[in-house]
Amino acid sequence: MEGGGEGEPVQLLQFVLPFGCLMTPLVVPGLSLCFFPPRVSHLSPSRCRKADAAVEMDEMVAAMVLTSLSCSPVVQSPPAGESASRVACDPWKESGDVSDSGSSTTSGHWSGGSDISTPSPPHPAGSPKYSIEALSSPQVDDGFETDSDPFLLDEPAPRKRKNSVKVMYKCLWPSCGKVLRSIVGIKRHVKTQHLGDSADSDQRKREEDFYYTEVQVKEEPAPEAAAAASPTSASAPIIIQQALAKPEALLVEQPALEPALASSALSQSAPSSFWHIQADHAYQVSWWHLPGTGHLPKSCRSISWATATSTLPSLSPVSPACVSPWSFWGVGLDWEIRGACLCSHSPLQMKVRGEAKKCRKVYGIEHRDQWCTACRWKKACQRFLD
DNA sequence: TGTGCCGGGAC
DNA sequence: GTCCCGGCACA
Repeated sequence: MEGGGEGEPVQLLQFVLPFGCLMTPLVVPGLSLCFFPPRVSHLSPSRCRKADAAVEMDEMVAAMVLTSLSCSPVVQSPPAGESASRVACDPWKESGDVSDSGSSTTSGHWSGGSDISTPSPPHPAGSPKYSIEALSSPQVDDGFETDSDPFLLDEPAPRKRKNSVKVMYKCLWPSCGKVLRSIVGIKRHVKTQHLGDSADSDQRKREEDFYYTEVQVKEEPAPEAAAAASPTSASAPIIIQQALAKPEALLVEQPALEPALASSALSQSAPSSFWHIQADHAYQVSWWHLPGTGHLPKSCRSISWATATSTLPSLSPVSPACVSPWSFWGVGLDWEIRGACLCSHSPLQMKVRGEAKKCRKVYGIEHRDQWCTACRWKKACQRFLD
C-alpha cells in the first residue's frame, strides 16, 4: 500500500487485465486493495471499450465510496450510501442481487457485502470468482451472475456494433483456428473436438475458455456466412483484428502444451496485469514470450500469486519477467507479489533466500542422503543454485 | 519456527 | 581435504 496516511485520498489505479479489460482497484490507505470487479462480462474488447467509457463513472463511484468510506476498515455496516461502499469494498461477493441504485449507470456489475477488511475472495483458490471461468462461463453457478450476462449467456448482440464489426470466436487449438460466431459454439467445438467430452468436466470447462479467443471481424457487406462457414478459407472476407498480441507465437507455442500439461500449468499462473497486453486471452501468451523471461533465476519465476492478503508493494514497474500470465487460473484476482520478484534485477537481492528449492526442501530431512554434499554439510546448496 | 548457509572446529 | 555442527539471518 502506498501513501498510507490517514485521511489520504483514495488512489484509483487501473489495471489492464490480461484479457484486455480494465480493472479498477481501490487503494485505500490503511486498507488492502479493494478491486472493482472487472467491468467486463466476457473477454470482449468492444465491451472493454464500453467499460472504458465507464471509467469516469467509476471514479465518481470511487468518490462516493470515499465519502461513504469515511468509515474505518472495520466499521462496515453502512447504513446509507451503502451500495457505494459495498461496491468498493467487497466486489468479491458478487451475488448479483443488487445493481446498486446509487451509483450507477455503469455496468453495475457488483454489489456486495460489507467485509472491507477482508478483500480476499471468500472462495478458495480453486474456485475464484474472478477467474476467467467466472468471467466467461455462464453455466457456472457460483453466484457470479450479475447483469453482465446477457453477454455471457450468449454472443454479443451484433446490432450494437457499428461498422459491421462482428465478434467471433476463434479456436486457438494448434492448427485448428476455427472461427465460430458464438461462445457456445466455440466452447462446444473446443470441448468436443479438442478436449474430448469426457469426465473432469470442471477442468474442461476452464480449458474451453482457454482455447478460444475473441476476434473482431469486420464484415464486408458481402456474404457474411462465408466467414463463419469457412473460417480457414483464405478467401473469406475476414479482417481479423486479432486481439492477441502474438497469435502466431501462441499457435506455435501452444502445441507444446498437452492439454493435461496445460491445465496444470494454468493453475499456477498469474495475471500480467502490468503489461497492457491487449488481448482477450492475453494470459494465454506463454510467459516465456515476455521480455527477458528466458533467463531468470528460479527465484523470480516462482513468484507467487497465491491467495493473498497482501497488497501490491509497488504497483508500478514489476518486471514482466516476474509475472506469469498463467496466474489467473485458480487464484482469482487476489494476488500477492513477493518482493523477491524484484530481485532479478538487483544483484544485491539475488541472494534473497527461500525462493529456490533446496535439497532439504526437495528431498526432505528423511532423505538426507539424497541431498547434495553441501547441503548435508550445511553449506550453500550446490544442486539447486539460485 | 523452519530453513539456508557461514564460520569454524574435529578428524 | 572431508565432515560436522553451532549459530545467525531471514522468511
